[in-house]
Amino acid sequence: MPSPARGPAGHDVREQIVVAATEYFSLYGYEKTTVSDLAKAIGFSKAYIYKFFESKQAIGEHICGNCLRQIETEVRAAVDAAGQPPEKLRRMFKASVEASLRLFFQDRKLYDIAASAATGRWPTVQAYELAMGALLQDILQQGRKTGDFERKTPLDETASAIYLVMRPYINPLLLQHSLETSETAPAQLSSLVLRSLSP
Amino acid sequence: MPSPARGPAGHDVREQIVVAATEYFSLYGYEKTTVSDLAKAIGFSKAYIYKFFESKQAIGEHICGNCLRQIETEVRAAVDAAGQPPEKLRRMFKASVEASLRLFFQDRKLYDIAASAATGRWPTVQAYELAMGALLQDILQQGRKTGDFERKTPLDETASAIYLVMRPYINPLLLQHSLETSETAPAQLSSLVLRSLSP
DNA sequence: TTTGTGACTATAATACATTTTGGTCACTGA
DNA sequence: TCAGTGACCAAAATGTATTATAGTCACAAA
Repeated sequence: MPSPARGPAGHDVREQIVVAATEYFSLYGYEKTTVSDLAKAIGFSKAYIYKFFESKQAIGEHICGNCLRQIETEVRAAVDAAGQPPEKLRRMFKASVEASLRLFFQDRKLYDIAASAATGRWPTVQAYELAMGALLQDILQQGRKTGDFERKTPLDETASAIYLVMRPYINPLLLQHSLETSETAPAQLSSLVLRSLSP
Repeated sequence: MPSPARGPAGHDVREQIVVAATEYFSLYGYEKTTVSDLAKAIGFSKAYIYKFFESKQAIGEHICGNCLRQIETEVRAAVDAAGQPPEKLRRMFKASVEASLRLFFQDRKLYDIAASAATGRWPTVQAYELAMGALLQDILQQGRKTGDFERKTPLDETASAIYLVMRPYINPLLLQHSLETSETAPAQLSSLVLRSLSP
């Protein structure tokens, strides 16, 4: 699940790098921390870092992936906690916006990595978007089974259209342009989407 | 509707400035053209420009406003050409995306002005967004009258929710992040919105 | 008065020399 | 063989001196 293990195994150096990077990136930002900083922090030489990650960006992608996976977990939890599919959909929207917003305001430095990851189309963000899309499709399928949602429109089409609606709030890069409406949008849009799903 | 006339009237110097600026901005971009360039182009001194516009940005806003108003006109025409409200809504979405996309690909330099206008929240963009919002509300109201659209949900709420759906494709700043989906999104989202509006 | 300007300033853009930094590799000690 | 590194390079970042530009104003010609 973590990126393909690389470099000397045995020791937990790779893990140490990730820990140090998380701290430094979150504290000083991605640009401001140098690979040498990370090396010094864990007491190895800079060159050794490259036995574990093929580039600085790879480190960034990794911890960015952690962030996004954490958000994903939170969202999944919120969805699972809800009973009916309509409520699940509401929660999914609300939870993902809240989680991204929290990252944005409380861990701005890390957020910036996610944002630039989205600009650069790092695989991590694609994976995140894919995962959210799959989650959405699950909810829709459940809703169709329970009879909460209409069944005429092809599932794929519904799912991708709804995803397009959510994307500006789910994608880290886009969220920053929707901050003003991020308070009310999830509720409003959820209602709209649910109306469109009514049988 | 043009910005409050300023400076010596009578002659059409103001108009000349606008014409020159449109050409230069479109050709070399906003940053690369200097106020002196514009002055030279119309055969006056740089200082004289400032009798008509209070800043370079004001000139930018003006011609950006022209662009957006032109898009708005196109969209209105497309909407008027359609018969039923549902078709009007489809056309509105389609036309505005097409117009913005054309600006983006065929007049990139001018597009960039609109994009930075959106970042800087120039009044021009706000006006454009307001106009599109009003147009949308018109369509909804018509649709309610004809019985094409449901009437339970408050009009304001429906309008603002739908606007949130369209915004990523209508707002110049956001459009560039949705280029990949800009081909299919209008149709998909229109369908979703129309489903949500069904009585 | 009205139309128009050259000369001036503070700030932003540019250009360039200098230093940092990401990344590689031959090499060492165990 | 394998964990680990110093020395090295090209490219990017940074500091700095210089120029260009947005914007102002007192003033001139009509």
